[in-house]
Amino acid sequence: MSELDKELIIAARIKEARRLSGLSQGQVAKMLEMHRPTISEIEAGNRRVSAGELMRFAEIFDVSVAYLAGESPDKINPSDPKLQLAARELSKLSPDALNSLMRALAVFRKDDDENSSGGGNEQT
Amino acid sequence: MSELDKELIIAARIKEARRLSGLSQGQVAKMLEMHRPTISEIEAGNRRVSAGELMRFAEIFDVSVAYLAGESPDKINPSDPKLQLAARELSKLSPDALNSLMRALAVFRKDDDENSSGGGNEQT
DNA sequence: CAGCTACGTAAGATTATCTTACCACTCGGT
DNA sequence: ACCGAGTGGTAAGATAATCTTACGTAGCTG
Repeated sequence: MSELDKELIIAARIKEARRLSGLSQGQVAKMLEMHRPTISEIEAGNRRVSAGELMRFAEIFDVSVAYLAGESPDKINPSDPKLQLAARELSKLSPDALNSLMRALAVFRKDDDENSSGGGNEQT
Repeated sequence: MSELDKELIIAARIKEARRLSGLSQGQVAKMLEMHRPTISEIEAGNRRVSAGELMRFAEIFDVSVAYLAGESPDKINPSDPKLQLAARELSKLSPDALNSLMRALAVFRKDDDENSSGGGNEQT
């Protein structure tokens, strides 16, 4: 895999993680003390991110750098990065909302079991 | 921790990993198709490494990017036991279902989070 | 429609990186 | 001691990337 490919994957992961975090480019830009167009270009793959920037992205999205880097599964953290994002979202819900969600999840899980698709994240 | 600190840590880790791999700067430079002074500057912390470069370093040193980044092993340890329970449920979902749920959660949060830093996007 | 937010993109100013070159240091062999 | 090869640090001009500001579009709301 070429380095350009890696950068493009990272760009896509950043965009995905930002969206799943419910943050706008402008909010991210402010958090990272960057200009909004910079975020736009990064996500478009037109601008590279430094390693330090990658870590900052991982911080504000609360995911591992390995996830943003699209590293192979056997090297990354035990928990699914998407779960990290999910947990972050969950922590913002009220207890009541969380309980409701838990019940809803039970239904989801039942549907899922019948199709039997085992976990993991989709790697490229 | 500032971003400069992160970059310096990464620089030190790269230097350490290279030495432990028994490679010279020249060898690394050749493998990564860089010039030797570039490696020298990177290890000195005078030159930043892009995210893609970081992954290439991790490859040739056979270490994880998390190691080069000095990342702590498990990032997600919610104190709330309810979150742990929820995370267990989430882990049983298919990736698609999880994605759908995440988008739904983002909408939820937007509804009861409307007041926070939503404004002030564009420049002065 | 008017106003707002989000996002993409262009262009000149600014800054970082690249490339070549030169320097000092170390180590074995002669 | 001298030499040659190997390693690593650094300087300087040319080159390339990024930053910063500004403008344009699209969606959504009252």
